[in-house]
Amino acid sequence: MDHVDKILAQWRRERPDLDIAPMGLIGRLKRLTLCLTREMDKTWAEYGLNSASFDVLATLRRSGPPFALSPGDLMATTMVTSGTMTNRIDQLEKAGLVARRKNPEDGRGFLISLTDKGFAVIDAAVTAHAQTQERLVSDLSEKDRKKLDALLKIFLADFEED
Amino acid sequence: MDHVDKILAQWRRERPDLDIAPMGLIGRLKRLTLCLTREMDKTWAEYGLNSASFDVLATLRRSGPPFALSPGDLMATTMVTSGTMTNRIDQLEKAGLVARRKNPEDGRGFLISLTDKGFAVIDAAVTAHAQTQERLVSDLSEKDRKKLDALLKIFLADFEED
DNA sequence: CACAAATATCTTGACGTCAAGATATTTGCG
DNA sequence: CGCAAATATCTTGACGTCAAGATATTTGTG
Repeated sequence: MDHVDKILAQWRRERPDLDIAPMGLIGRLKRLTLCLTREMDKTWAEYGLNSASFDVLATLRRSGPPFALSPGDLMATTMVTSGTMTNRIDQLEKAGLVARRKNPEDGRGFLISLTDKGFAVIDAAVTAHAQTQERLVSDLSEKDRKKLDALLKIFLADFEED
Repeated sequence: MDHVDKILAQWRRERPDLDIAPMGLIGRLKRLTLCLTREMDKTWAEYGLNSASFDVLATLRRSGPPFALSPGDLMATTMVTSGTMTNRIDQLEKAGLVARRKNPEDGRGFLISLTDKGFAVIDAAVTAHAQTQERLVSDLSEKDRKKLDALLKIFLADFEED
């Protein structure tokens, strides 16, 4: 009888006409994600980052040399709007973690690249982040992790069709 | 090879020293939740609501008669801070969906109750919401839904210890 | 009964996000 | 070649959230 179960019991009593099984599943997904995100936030904060800035720096870092992508590439990967990405890049540029220069091959666009400082920060932060994530899943058995991951992959596939 | 797999492959190439299995699991959780939330937002918008206002109205509705709770109760259920809850209640009060009155039994506190209009709105919205949720999980087999829900419940339990 | 500590809620200021629209550049078609 | 449509990004304004601190009331202790 966890928190979500209590919510479902209330709905069953008040609105027995509703099919609330999907609500339980989605409710747990949402609540779990919130708990995990808040824990990961703490690690990012240790490096002066947050979810948004980590997201951008990590995307640049894992893209490999020359550690540079267009705002459009970053938007597609991170699922945010153009205004959001502009703001994220502005903040990171101010902090000296990325550099923004015109794309020599397309006058409409820009290239965002990691600075040396940005590279150092994200490399340290992602190391700590991976440790935090390992801790967050540590109560789950290896078998359960794999089953859960497989099911999430199936579920997510429904939303990633192009 | 979904979106998350591509991210993991990049990390493996750039940072083979990291154990990134947990990142895959958590990444899929986060991404899936974002997709689901954005779809549910559309249903809420049809009733002039959003995630925040639906959350409060639904909590009051399923609590049963007299459909009234304190801000503190609402905060505990919805996992937001006091400032956030004050703002949510302000908006709902302006819209005429809830009423805020002093708690006759505790001068420090208030009681937030559904108005008739608020009751009508949330009852219609939650019906549509349940249908949307059913649609969102409809591509998943009944068996997979149950397995996924069970695993999420185990996982979530790690974070709900008091 | 007085007063410190706990409690319940609100206020303030900063930040991240989005939708809609603006601007600049490139592409494709006649 | 010239111009409309498509593209890439930025700007603006509004909103939801949080952390930290303020205010008011109640509780517990001596």
